[in-house]
Amino acid sequence: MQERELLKGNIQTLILAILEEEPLHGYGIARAIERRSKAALSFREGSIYPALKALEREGLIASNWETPAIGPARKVYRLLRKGGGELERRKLRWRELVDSIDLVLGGNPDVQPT
Amino acid sequence: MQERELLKGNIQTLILAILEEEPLHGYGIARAIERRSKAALSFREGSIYPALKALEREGLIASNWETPAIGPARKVYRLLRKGGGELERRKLRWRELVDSIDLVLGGNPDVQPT
DNA sequence: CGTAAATACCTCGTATAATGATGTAGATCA
DNA sequence: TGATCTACATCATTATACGAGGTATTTACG
Repeated sequence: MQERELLKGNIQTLILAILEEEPLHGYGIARAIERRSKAALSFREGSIYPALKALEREGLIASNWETPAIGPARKVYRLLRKGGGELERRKLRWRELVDSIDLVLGGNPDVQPT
Repeated sequence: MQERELLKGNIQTLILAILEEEPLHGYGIARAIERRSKAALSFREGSIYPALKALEREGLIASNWETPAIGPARKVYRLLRKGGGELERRKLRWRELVDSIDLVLGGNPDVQPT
């Protein structure tokens, strides 16, 4: 139940990280996240597309339609400079959060409360 | 905005980790998390008390009232055996999630999508 | 040829969970 | 006296991912 809650707040950062590598469309981003995480992470369309819209609204990514000779049309997103900076900040914050949580989970008793 | 979202799903695990050390009351747990995380993490009452109720409902922790000679009454929670096992499982899942996210954030391009 | 599956887009209602606001009350201290 | 800290509690709000539903094209299978 709380399994998926752990991912909250991370999908945008993950998308930015994928787009850092190369421009890609929504469906492809979802596949890329699965592939890179060795299938441990998986986002549905209901999560990916709203997240992409939000990122574009914030000016972190931009998109253009591509109509390949074969296959359906794709909306290809690319990372903007502003998005690159934001990605670095979010990576840093994520790292700090993990460290903080590990401090608590690790458990070192020192001072007494009250 | 998405800052606090990153903590979702973790408060219960953090509480269990605190109680693994020693029985403690809600207010003290909040202080202990702050202290252990070097003030990086901080949960308000509105988060702590509902989380404690949920953990007790699930049979992971138990409580009893203490009325010290000085100061207001406290509801002291202690970790049950079932809670100890659950803590280990959640620590493991957290570790796996962090590793998975790091795989994506780290970024290693190999195969091409589509 | 028909149809299932995969690719590819999109929206909306629902569920979950942390927060902030609000409230009570005793203890301490200036 | 009143501010601050301890200590409990509830509730409406907000944020976010998900599932379900829908459209359309292409490819593969029988």
